[in-house]
Formats: sequence, C-alpha cells, structure tokens
Amino acid sequence: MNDHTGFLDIFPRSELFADIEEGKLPDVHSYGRQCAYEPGVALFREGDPADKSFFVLKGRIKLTKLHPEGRETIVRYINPGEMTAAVSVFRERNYPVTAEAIETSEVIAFDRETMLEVMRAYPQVAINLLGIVVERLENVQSRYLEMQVERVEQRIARSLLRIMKQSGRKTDEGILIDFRLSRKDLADYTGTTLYTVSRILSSWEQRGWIATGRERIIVSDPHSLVAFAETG
Amino acid sequence: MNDHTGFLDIFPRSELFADIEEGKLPDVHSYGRQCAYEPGVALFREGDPADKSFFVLKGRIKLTKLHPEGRETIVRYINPGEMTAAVSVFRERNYPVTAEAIETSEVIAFDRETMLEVMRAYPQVAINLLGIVVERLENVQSRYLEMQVERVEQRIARSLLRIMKQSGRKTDEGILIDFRLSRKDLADYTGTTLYTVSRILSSWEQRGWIATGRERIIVSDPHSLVAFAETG
DNA sequence: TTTTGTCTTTGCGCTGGCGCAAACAGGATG
DNA sequence: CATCCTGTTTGCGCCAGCGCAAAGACAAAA
Repeated sequence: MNDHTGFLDIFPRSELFADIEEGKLPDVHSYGRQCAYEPGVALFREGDPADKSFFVLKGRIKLTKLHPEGRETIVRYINPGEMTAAVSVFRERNYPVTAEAIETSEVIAFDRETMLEVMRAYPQVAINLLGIVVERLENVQSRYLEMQVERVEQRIARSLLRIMKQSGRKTDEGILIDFRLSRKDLADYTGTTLYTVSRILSSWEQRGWIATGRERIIVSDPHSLVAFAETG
Repeated sequence: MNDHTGFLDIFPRSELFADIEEGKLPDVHSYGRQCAYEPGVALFREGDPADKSFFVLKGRIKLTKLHPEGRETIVRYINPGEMTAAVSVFRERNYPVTAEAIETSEVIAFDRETMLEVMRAYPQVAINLLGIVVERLENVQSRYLEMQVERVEQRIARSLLRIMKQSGRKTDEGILIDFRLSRKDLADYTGTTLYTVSRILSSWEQRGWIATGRERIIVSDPHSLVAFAETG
C-alpha cells in the first residue's frame, strides 16, 4: 500500500488533477503505470520519440536541453505533484529535453493513448494541462527576457530565488534549497560559468545573504536578495 | 463579403481549426468578432486582464515583453492563420506580453466564454490549441538555449533565418523579409544592440550573403547563412 | 586513517560586445 | 525643391565576464 506513495494525498493538490472528484481519483490513477527511478537515471532523452507523459509523486526530476557544441542548459526542475512531457500527447513528436531523476523518485507514466483517454473521460484535465503549459511558456519567456537585459549577478539572484520558491525548505538558519545544487548546476540554469557563479556566491556569503556548502545553498537573508534581484 | 478576408480559405489551413469539417467552419467563425487594426495599434498590453484570444486573418502582429528597466524583447511575430493569447482561456490571468499590429491587420477575437464554448463544441480545437502552445514552448526553450551558448553573430544568423522561414517571400534577388524590420527590431529579437546588429549585417552584406535597405533585408545566399549559423 | 575523486575557490589575462557620439542616408512632408 | 524625421553606419574606449590553471576543501571509499 505504502509503495503507492499515497497518490490520494498528492492528486487533489496537483494542478493537473484538481477539480476531479475525490472518488474518481483511483480510477485516474489506474490509467497510469507507477515506476521508480534512481538518481542519475533518465526517464527519457532529448530526441527520443515522445510516447509517455510523467506525473511526479516523489523525488525530483531535472529537465535539460543540449546544444550541439556540448554545453547544456537546465530548463527546469519538476517537483512532486507536477507533470512533464505533455508533448507526448501528440503523435510523431520527439522529447525536446532530457529528463533525469536527481533524487530517488516515483512517477506515474501515462502513455499517449491512456493520456488521451483520461482527457476524454475528464475534459477538465485537458484544460488544466493547457493551463500548465501556458504557465511554463510564460515562465520561459520571462527567463528569456531576463537573459537579454540583466547582468549575470542579477540573473543568478533571480534564479536562486525562483529555485528557492519552488524547492526551498524552511530551517532555522534560513531557507534551504532542498536538493544537491552545485555551482555548475546554477551556471547551467542561468547561462553562465561555474567560475562566475562561485565568485558571486562567495561575495553574497561575505555579505551574509546566504550560507553555502558543497552542493548546498541556504538563503539566510531572502529580503536582501530580492531587493538586489529587482534593482540590480 | 470581401471584408471577411475569406476565412474559408484560411481556417482549413490553420493549425487551430484543422480537422474541423468544412461545413462547420462558418459556425466556428460566427463565435468570434472580426476586427481590424492599423499599424502601431495594440490589440492588448502586457499586464491587462486577459479576456480575449485572437486569430489572425491578415497582416502581422508583434509580441513584445517589457523589462522594468525599459528594454524590451520581441517574443515572436504572429502571421495569418496563427493564433495568440491562449492565456485568455483562464480566469484571473493577465496578458504576459503586448500584442501590436505592425501592418494593417484583420483578426477574429474570441472572448473567454465563446472560446470555451468552441472548445466544448469541437474538442479537437482544445487539443490543437494544446499542440500550438507546446510547440511555442519548445521554440522559446530553443531560443533560450541558443541565447546561453551562442555568440551574438551566430544568434543573429539563426534569428534572421527563423524570421525568413516564417515571413519570407521569394524574389529574384533572394528571399525578402516581408515586413518592416529595423536593426533595432532584430536587436530586440536577439537580445543585443542595434549597433552590433548594424555592424554584423554590414559584414554579411560585404560577403554577399544579404542585401539590406532601410528596415528591409533580403537574404540572397541562405545557404551560406545556414552554414554559418550551424558552425559559428 | 589515508586515499581518491569531485566540487569549489581565486589569481590573472584576454576579448566580445556595449554604448556614446557624430556623421550619413533615405522617405515623407510641405 | 528643401526640410525634417527617423533609421543606419562606424570610430573609439571600456569593462563584465570568460576560461585556464592551480590550489584548497569536503565526502565517500578503502
């Protein structure tokens, strides 16, 4: 029973399955196939034919996109209760990103046909999915704009705050980013280099805004960081 | 009659209304309200409450996003047969961009309720819309990646090619970008400055890859430009 | 405990691209 | 035709941020 990681707790709080009657949730759940991934294992790779969508119950998934020259960008992190690979609903499409578990994760995979079936059975799911994709589009558009007009230090501030909001956990020293996040990760997320990230985090640590460790960041003074992100 | 700009020609070839039976198209059309915009006039502004979606019959719409500091980015151009502001389907949302006609344009406006009604009456429209948004998400993600890893000159090449594909017209001197496109516009689209764009276009003109005029670009050697965009 | 591997820090030199300033050019207007 | 307005070009100086290299620090393994 517990190996189902209580989807009954997560579904009603998720954006995708909100508005579905409690009683119908086991039915929706039964459409999918639950599976687990260890850290470092890919759910799918960029360019693969897209045949499944994934709903995350537990853990954390990293979406990355590769450039032919070798460098990559981190597109976003997927947290429990969120969904990825809506693209699979459409025939003849390929995954535009690679999805990799960065923690031990449990997900539910829906393949195209069952996804369409769920959407037909529960039309509100289709509309919710549209809402999710629209929201992500706006999110990337914002980051694209920031990329164009803001200096590196400001972008890192904003990105750190964004990650903090999505995946932060309150502790008594401040808000802890709740997963392994290296300097290189932050660099790939903001479009800079690990050297620059390191220099900037060091300077913030001296000012007392954050506390850092190996692959670990605690934001101890979010207020100052927000002020900095907004004014430069 | 002709003031309806023949939606019967455009609907069947559009991604949104593909798969709808010919005979039903006048019905779909009747859900919306057709209107015209002169160049420079805004259909909606970033931040306004989003209550209408727009389908373009004729002309061209520019989507821009503003940064508090004053600079802006051109998010994309909307051509005839395309749609924008899917966000309006959702209550309590605001337009994330500003839409402005850059040519005399005719569009059909669907407000939220009628949009939902069309989607209920023709479920395929909802799925098509999801497909359109997914595609744009992938497009922005690609540009975001390019922004991070490519040098300015390469990004301008890629952007010029992208615009050329979407809005180019064959002439005997090469492929003409079919609307007023200034150095500043290209700079706002690629995230650089008009000075840099000017310098780079000049160098390409000397190499014979393009021919330029005031707010006018003709790509005379697309092949070389593609090679450059891909190898840097 | 020592070792090994990975992650992080920091000095240093270099350069792509920014942005001012000023001249130039082409359309539109009267 | 001359004028005005807006867009374009180009010289020049500057600096944010890159990226190498080498040392330091932490975690897990042996």
